[in-house]
Amino acid sequence: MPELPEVETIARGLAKRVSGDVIDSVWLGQKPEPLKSSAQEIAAVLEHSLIATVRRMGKHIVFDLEDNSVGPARSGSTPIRAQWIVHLGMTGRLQICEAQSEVLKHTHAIVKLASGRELRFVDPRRFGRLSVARAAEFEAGGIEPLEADLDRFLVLFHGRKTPIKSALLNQKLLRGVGNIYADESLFRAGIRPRRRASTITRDQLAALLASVKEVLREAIALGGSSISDYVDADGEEGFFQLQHRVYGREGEPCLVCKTPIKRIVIAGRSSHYCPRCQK
DNA sequence: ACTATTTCCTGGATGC
DNA sequence: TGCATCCAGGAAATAG
Repeated sequence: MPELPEVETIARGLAKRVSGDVIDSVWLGQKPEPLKSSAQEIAAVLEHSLIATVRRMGKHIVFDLEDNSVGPARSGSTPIRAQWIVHLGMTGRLQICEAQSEVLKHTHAIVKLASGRELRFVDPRRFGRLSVARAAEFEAGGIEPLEADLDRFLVLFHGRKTPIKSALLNQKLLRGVGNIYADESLFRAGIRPRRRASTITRDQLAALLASVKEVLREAIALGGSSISDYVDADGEEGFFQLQHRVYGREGEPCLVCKTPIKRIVIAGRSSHYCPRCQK
């Protein structure tokens, strides 16, 4: 499940491979579900655009596009800028392959590149989303955790009665943290996932911010090496190997105190914690 | 203005 | 072996 570190890794891989390439044409599947913008709008924005850069915003992959349809640099003209935004959801993948490669099941979009390759969006569960933004810069919501300072972090939770776990997952507050990294961060900070956000002390929140950054940085470092080829061909090959300390370890001994890890459900999400280490 | 719950979707795991 | 059921999860929609 791609969260911030996976999306970061994927965006870097894409940037390396497709920056500078030009989109010749776009095919979009008949199922409209994965499209946030209309198919016509997406095609209109993408076709004949040059991919300037690819970057991550929260859990979104953003392709920065420049208008290439007028041909080589007319002097004095400013390139029209737009963005193609991809959210991978749970099972979405962006695949770079040769045009003759077999089209996998659940392929919802095929972008033909001037280099002869294709960029394909494959997503069995269809939680992923494709959209475009013109003129205005795509707005992703909350703050980037890796760029947050303590003051901006504290404000997010001020007066919130919701469990801290839910607040961490709220993309309008903090963008990019998903279920796995929320649990792992809370464990490292010694905070129970059900604690009401507003009841957590400044010191504890400082520890939490440090934990969030630490976990994300570790995962990016590890993920970078293990899924660097994720966007190629069939990709997948088992996500990052960040060793989870609580996530998915229900009933197993806490790595610190040996107490069995508990699993509870918060807002429909399974949440794992050590009842002894986390208060 | 918030917060909690439901919904979308399919493949893989589980159970009888 | 086959079939039904449950579960995973991000974020939008809905309900309270």
